[in-house]
Amino acid sequence: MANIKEIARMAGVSVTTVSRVLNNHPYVSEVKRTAVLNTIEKLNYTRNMNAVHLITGRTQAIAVIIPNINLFYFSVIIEGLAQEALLAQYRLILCQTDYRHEEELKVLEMLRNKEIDGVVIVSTRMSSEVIEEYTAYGPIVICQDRGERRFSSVYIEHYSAFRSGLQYLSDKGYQQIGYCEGRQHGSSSSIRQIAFSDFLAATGQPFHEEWMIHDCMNEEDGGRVLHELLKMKKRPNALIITGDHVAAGLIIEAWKNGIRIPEDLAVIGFDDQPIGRSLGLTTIDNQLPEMGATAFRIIYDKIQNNDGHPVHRKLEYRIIERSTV
Amino acid sequence: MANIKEIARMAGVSVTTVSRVLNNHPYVSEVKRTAVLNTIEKLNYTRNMNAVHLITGRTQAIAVIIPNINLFYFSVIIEGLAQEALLAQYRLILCQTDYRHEEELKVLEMLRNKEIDGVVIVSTRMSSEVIEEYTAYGPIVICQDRGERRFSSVYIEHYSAFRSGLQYLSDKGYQQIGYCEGRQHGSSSSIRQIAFSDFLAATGQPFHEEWMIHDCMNEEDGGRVLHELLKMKKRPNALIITGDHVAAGLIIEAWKNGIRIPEDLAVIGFDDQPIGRSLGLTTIDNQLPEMGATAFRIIYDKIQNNDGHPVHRKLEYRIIERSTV
DNA sequence: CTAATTTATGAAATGGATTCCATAGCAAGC
DNA sequence: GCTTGCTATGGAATCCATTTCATAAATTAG
Repeated sequence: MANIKEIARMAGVSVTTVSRVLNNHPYVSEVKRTAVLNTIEKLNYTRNMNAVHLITGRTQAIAVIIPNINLFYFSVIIEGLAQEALLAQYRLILCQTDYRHEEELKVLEMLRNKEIDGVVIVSTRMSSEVIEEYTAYGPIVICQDRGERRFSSVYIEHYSAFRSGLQYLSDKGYQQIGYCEGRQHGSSSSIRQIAFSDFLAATGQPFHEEWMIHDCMNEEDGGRVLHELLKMKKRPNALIITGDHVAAGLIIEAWKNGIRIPEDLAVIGFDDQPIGRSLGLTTIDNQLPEMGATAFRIIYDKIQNNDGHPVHRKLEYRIIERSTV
Repeated sequence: MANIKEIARMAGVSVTTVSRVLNNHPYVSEVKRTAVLNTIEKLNYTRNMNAVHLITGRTQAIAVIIPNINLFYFSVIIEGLAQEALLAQYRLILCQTDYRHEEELKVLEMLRNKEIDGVVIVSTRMSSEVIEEYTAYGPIVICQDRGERRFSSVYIEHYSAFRSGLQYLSDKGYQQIGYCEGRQHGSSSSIRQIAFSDFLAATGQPFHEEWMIHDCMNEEDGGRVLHELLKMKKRPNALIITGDHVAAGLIIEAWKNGIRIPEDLAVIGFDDQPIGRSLGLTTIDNQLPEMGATAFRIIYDKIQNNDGHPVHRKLEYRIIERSTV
């Protein structure tokens, strides 16, 4: 396959001139420019981008650390991110890590290796210390609400969002509130757990261990939750559920079992997913696509300006009132 | 930042020896190996992968052309693909193209540029001719059922799958069958449209233009479809719907409007999505994760064996009987 | 004890572009 | 007429690791 040297030889110019043409640099006469262009055409030449990456030290690619793509929460973030990346002509390297530490580390190593220009961490179990180590090698943005200021982040305040969901239920008169969450030990889960018990304490309600239900990831889990509720002696009259998919599964199962919503059981979800819209689910919108887009913009900015200072962007949540509360 | 030369100098060996250590090649004495390893540690050295990519001509990365990540159909394929890629230690470059021709082409150009070792095309509007041109530069696999044999593919026979769905409805006694599809001009849509009219012709049923409903992508579209049906003078008593999400939206809206399923309206979906499981939706499973995984395996195989011959893998669909038919 | 392997090591070529630096022609300014 | 500045052009260094080839020492085979 042809290279720049051969083009230069055939067009009767120096490699420098070919490079100038390739990169639209000034100071090339029209005659030589067309000569080069013709030769490129004739030899069906393209740049070997690996050589470009080597010499420039940039790859126009960023990696995304994500446990699993096929979860609405994540795929929406990615979608927003991908859109921005496309606009900026950046490549997106998708690293589905399933929270495995070695895999997550490997991605950060890519930054050190110069394979990528930056990293967006959508969700991880890595400690802040580990991540911080790698900030020396390039920009890193995390989409989690750690109290952390050592590296850049985009986040919604889970504590506050969750609390306002609880407050909303409370204002509507629901006093027995249960909580369904995703991964029990996720970083945002623990924040919400605190928000939950703080709220109970503040409003003088007792804490029922069994009203806090873990590992609800999809519609089927939501259905399972309903049956767990039905088995309880004392049942909550409202549920706050992280993830509209889960809420949807629960609502459907409720319909099947003659449980009226919201009369027998009020439900508020998170994330404003399409299925929730169909069901008239009241939910808290977390602006997920915006989250991905913002994460990319931060990274991009840092790459352009070679700026190492951490940046933090808080996104606003909002309650979308529909008919399940 | 340190490079291999510096390591060599400090460890008192040649660069060749350092490279040998780095790549676990034989014929390095234990003494020198540890000297090199220590120096690497001391200087906090890592390879510049761009140099590796340049000299080896491989990047251990493949690109995926996909219109949109945030569609269940696509994200499930990607998930299967990503899992296999992880196992093989391959990077996945996600290219959300939104069917834009320039973007799709750009990805194929990456293959020519040697930025990637192969391409998986999940869905595209590019012509087979354009794609074929690029097979010269590396392995390409397409996840569509074109009648095309010039480049590799993984596919389910949409014609046959769709027809067996219709047959299933027909066997259950439904004679007025309507059809909801996604993009009207998608490659699989046109195959299904033919299957649909072939089936009507074969069973001597008339073709109702209005029973063929286009552009159904999500739950809300499904809801909209129900209302369209309600407005019709003569209604179908069964629907075949490409995509369980759409079917779900329709079913939910049917419940709200007192339409009994399947008594008033039978529904069969496609893709076996979680929401369908909750609703008891009868559906045709298209083995999407397997599709992604297989696509990767084909590419991987071709990269390893430098094999340019097109390979074709047909995946089997199956009907999952639940309670909406 | 010699011939054939095997082990160990390094010099140099290779992959393919970008960019700094040097040089030269030519026009404008004073 | 002389300096300054702009346009054009190319040589050579640079980015960094892999791999081929050559050579030498140490074993093993016969």
